[in-house]
Amino acid sequence: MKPATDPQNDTRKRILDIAEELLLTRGFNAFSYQHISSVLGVRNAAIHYHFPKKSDLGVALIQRYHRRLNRLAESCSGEDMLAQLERFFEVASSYYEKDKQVCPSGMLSTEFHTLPEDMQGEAVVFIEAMRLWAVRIVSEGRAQGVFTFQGEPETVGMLLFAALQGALQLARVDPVYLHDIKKQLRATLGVA
Amino acid sequence: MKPATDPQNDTRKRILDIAEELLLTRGFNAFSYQHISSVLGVRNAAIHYHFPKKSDLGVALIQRYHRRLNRLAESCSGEDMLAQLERFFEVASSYYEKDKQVCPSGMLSTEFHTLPEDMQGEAVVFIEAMRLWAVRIVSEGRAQGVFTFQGEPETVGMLLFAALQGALQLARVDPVYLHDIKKQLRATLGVA
DNA sequence: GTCTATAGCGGGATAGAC
DNA sequence: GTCTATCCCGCTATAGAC
Repeated sequence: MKPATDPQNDTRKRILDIAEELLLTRGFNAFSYQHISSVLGVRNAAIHYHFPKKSDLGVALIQRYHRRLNRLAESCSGEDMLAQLERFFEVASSYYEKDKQVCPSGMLSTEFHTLPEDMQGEAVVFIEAMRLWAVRIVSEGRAQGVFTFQGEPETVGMLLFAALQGALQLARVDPVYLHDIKKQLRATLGVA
Repeated sequence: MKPATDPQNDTRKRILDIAEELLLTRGFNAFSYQHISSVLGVRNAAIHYHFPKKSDLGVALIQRYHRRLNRLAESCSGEDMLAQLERFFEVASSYYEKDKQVCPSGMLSTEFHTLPEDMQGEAVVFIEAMRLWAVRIVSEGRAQGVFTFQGEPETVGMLLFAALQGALQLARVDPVYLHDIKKQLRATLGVA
């Protein structure tokens, strides 16, 4: 068990936190080590000590998203399916409320062609995990009779995932998208 | 009436065509005047003659998308609503088939925070026009009894728009998204 | 309308002192 | 683990010849 404050990894964690904010607001190509170091109050080279190449930082960010996703999906697996759907929505909403961020999958897939190869590999498996979470919620929800809809659980899960990703991006232009699409997804799933 | 080949504007048009390809594959921040000039076989400065600032090029691209959208939406306004829905799908599919491009609204909204101000303004009105087209199709389709669904036409139109935008992006990671989400959207609209 | 040449900046990355 | 200093690159943009 590690202590609550770990001096060894404190800087590394703060770099990741700042980089995450920059990734989800500006994108991977549009932020620099200078942005991080100026916020952190250190010099450029200090960031390179923790993450020699920028793609190392990118890979670490995606892996952290992936671990968080696994933890969240597992932690709410005992709740009823309506609550789990709202958890899924809350993930999206929490991004928007923090400086109109988009979701990681939306930024990574949009920038995909310009990402370093090691980041592309991590992005693929992370996005696949997101899809599986959405499909599981929809699938179990229908099996329990909580959701009713036209079509297959697999494709409805993908619709849920893709629509929220699009909604988060379009919310930057008009905030109405996020609320209205969540509402419509509930209607499409036959709840409320 | 202009001649079929207009030497005056030929270079300008070819710049726009190459820039469009680059915008929808790499994004606005990730392509440069060098990319365009090397493909075109001219020098960097020649591009600056036609578009002094990069944001001038970006604004011209968005305005061209907007004009195309207006033309397309008007040209198929006489068709039956099922055909108009397929036209909407075809726009998305044609982007994907050309080097896995995303739709302009998806790229512009994702990069929104980093775009020059004049491009942001053009992006807002273009994206609003896209939304209105989607809502019109869904709205008229239900009025004619062709579509049946839970919820309001306005929010279903937004779902249609946002889901296809997300699907095009996610299709870069797994091509199954585009086909499956089109299929699910048809099911959600109660057709087939 | 396109060229050469260059200014000027910001980016990622490294070497070596402390 | 952070610093200073520096390299090299690619980018936007401009000046002036042709």
